[in-house]
Parts: sequence; C-alpha cells; structure tokens
Amino acid sequence: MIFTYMCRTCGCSFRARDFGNVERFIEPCILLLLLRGSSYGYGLMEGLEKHCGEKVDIGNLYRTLRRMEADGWVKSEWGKNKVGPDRRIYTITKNGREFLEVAALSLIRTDKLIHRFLEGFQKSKSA
Amino acid sequence: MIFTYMCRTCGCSFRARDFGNVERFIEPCILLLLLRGSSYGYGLMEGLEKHCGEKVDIGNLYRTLRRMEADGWVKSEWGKNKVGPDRRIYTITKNGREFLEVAALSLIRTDKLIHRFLEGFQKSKSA
DNA sequence: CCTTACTATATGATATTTACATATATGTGC
DNA sequence: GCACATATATGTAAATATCATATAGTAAGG
Repeated sequence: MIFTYMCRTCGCSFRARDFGNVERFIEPCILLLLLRGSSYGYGLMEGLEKHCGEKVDIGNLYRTLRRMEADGWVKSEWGKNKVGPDRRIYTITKNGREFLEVAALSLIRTDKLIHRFLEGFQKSKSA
Repeated sequence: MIFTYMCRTCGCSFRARDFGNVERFIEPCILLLLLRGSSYGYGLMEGLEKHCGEKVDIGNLYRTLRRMEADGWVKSEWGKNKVGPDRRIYTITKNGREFLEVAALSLIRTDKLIHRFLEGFQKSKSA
C-alpha cells in the first residue's frame, strides 16, 4: 500500500517518505568510524552506508563534519592527495570520544522506547 | 560530564540536549493508544508519557493531531464535557491502522540500525 | 464577585534538522 | 578538449521541534 501525505504548504499530495529516522544518528556513526582511524568526508560515505545503514546526503555529511568540529568532537587538517583533490582529514578528539559514550547511552534509551512501543503493538495484534 | 554545544546562530554555548530522538515517534504512539479507544488531546498526554516515554509538548501534541487528521490517520468530533471545557475526540481510521503497521516496520528497521551501531560500539570497547 | 487553579484547545514565533540543488576544483582516461 | 570520478562546500527550502502565549469553561476559596 502507498501512503500519501498532504504537503504542509501547498496542500498537494505526496508519497510518505521513510519513517522512524533517528535525529543526527550520523554523528555517533561518524565518531565510531573515526575511532578506527582518521578519515575524510568523501571516504566516510562508504563506511556510513555499510555500517550505519545511512543513505548519506553528501552535502549534509560535510556540513555535519564542520559542525562537529565547531562542537569539538573532531578536529581536521588538510592532507595532500597524490591521485586527486586534497582531502580534509578528520580525527576524533577526547571530547568526541566522551560524546560517543553519551550518545550510545541515549541510543540505548531510544532502543528501549522503541521496544516498549513494539511490545504494545504486538499485544494489540494478539488481543 | 556536561557537554556544551555552540549555538548555530549567535555562537553562544549551551548544554547538550537529549540525543537520539526518533522523528515523529509520537504519531505511532498516539495511534497505538487510540487503538484501545477514542480519546482527546489532553487525555492522551498521560498515556504518551507512560507508555511511549515521551516528554510531551502539549502544543506539539495538538498540532500533530490536527496534522494526522489532515493525513487521514484519525478523525475527530467535538464531545460535550460536563465537568470542564468540551473535548475534541479523536478516533483512529482504517488508514491510520494501516499506517501504524507501516510505522512499526520502520521502527523495527530503526531498531536494527541502532543495534548494529551499539554492537560496533561495544566491539570498539573490548578491542 | 474576584482570584486562582486545573482542564482543554489552539496558534505565533523561532530554532533545529534534513533534503535537494548547485558551485568549484583536481586528476585520469580517451 | 571532454567526460567522469573524486573532493569539499554552500544556497535554499522543507520538515520538525521547542518555547511562549492566547482563549475559554468549571470549580473552589475568600
């Protein structure tokens, strides 16, 4: 079945998009990847899609990395690239590692909420 | 430890807020509650806080209910209230029940992503 | 009657996050 | 020179969340 929504501004109808996205889930995913070794925006994409199941918007990824640097979770420096354009190499910071711990705790809490919902949902089916 | 963020507009520092919220999680939670019986905005609050672990913003709740009605997941009508202001009573629709099924599937997918992340995170700790 | 409080719905304004499009530049293969 | 993959970045708009405020019915206390 196809679900349609009403456009909030013009009233037109459009198909339902993905539901259940976790806000800024990409940030802890990035930090987890950087824990294994420093990397750069474009190079992180494959890892994000594989290990975090993200359909990554590359523009959003770059902006997120710059924001994370402003927040102090990562730091960056330009690295020379022989076979293509230079890369901005990101490295996780001590603050970033600590934030990763906190984010993991929050995600455990989120996981519990989802489980509680799914349990209630299953019960409603069996009743 | 207290995490601080930079304000995106003025550059000031502020404490990190909750992380890991699921987008529009309140919608399937509302539908699950309405499955048990019709209810109204103010009355749904307690159930939402108890069963869905939501810290409910009442303004957001009312706006969400109106949006869900526009989307066709619920329908409403005014009900007389002897002991206070009248209530707008919401009832789940057939479309709403079907959307609840789809939302549950999406939440299962979200749950898997979180698990994959947490597994990777645990591995990084034991290594 | 007046004030306070709880119930009940609703909206204004703003902040935050995400999505889609586009700009710019380097190096490779043809 | 041209198309293509790599690489970073920003402009704009849409969607969502947050915080504050407006309005009104009823009940209790003074």
